Amino acid sequence: MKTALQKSPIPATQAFIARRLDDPYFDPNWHFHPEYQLFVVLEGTGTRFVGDSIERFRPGDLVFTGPNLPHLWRSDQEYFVGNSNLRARGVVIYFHDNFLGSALLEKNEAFSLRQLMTKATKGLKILGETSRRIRQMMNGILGLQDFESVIKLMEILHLLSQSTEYDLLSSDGYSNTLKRSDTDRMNRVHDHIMAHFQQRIKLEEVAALAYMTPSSFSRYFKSHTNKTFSQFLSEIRIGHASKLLIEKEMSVAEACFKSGFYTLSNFNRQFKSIHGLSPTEYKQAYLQL
DNA sequence: ATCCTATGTTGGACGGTGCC
DNA sequence: GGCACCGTCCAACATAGGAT
Repeated sequence: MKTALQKSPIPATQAFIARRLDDPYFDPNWHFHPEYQLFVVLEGTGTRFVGDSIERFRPGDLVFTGPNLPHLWRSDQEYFVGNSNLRARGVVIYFHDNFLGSALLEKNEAFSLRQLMTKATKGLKILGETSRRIRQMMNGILGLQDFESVIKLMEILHLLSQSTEYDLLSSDGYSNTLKRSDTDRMNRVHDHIMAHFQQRIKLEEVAALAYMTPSSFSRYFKSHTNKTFSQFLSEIRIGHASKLLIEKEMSVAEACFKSGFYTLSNFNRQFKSIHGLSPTEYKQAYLQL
């Protein structure tokens, strides 16, 4: 499936693109492109990969990514079932860094905007009131035409550049080392892990998908994701378990065994190392919100 | 919660291959 | 030749799962 999320064909005659997505699931391909991207999820749940960040996404999730930052909004597995009625809906805006023209961007008045664009190279998750306002404005921009839509995008970027309500997604140490030719291989790996993380997955079988030996693949994977294979797998499993604990109100043991863990002791250990809380504490903290 | 241990994973050192 | 990429070997380390 090719959707607007994968390609970003901004026609040479246009300053930017804003479009609504409404599909059975979001584009399942890990990829990157030279455009900035502002993406809000309106409907759907899954796991969001941005650089070396792995987090769950749900409606309202608003993320701003910079040029060539690899990303993927992977819908949950139930979205890929043939007769599923589930929908993945969102609004995405793409623009180039020269969208305002370098003449303006280099001036003092655009200082905070330049800072924003630098931060976006790590990926920004927009939070709180800023997120709520930007989501409204993104919805609004779809109904605008001509220069009015450009003004609205400038308003959005201005609001983003003035806000402190954000989290940086990728870690300081992350930089994209992927080449275009790597994305097919990494997508096979991603697909396999996302389809099978609830069972045992061995490095060896994933390495085979990449046509590499386990040793080479281990190094290759770490160099491109900034995580070891085990860390990566563990974060996906814990993300899934967190969802089960909160959204399905499952018991800790149930969530553990349905997320690819085979012992509670290991599950508790991994959970705490990622969330800083035990599964029970995490569940209680959420229910008190 | 903590410890123990078999097993799996990681990454350094080094070498081979293909490409520019 | 220089470089990128990957394989092999192997020691060190990390982890999973079981025992207490």
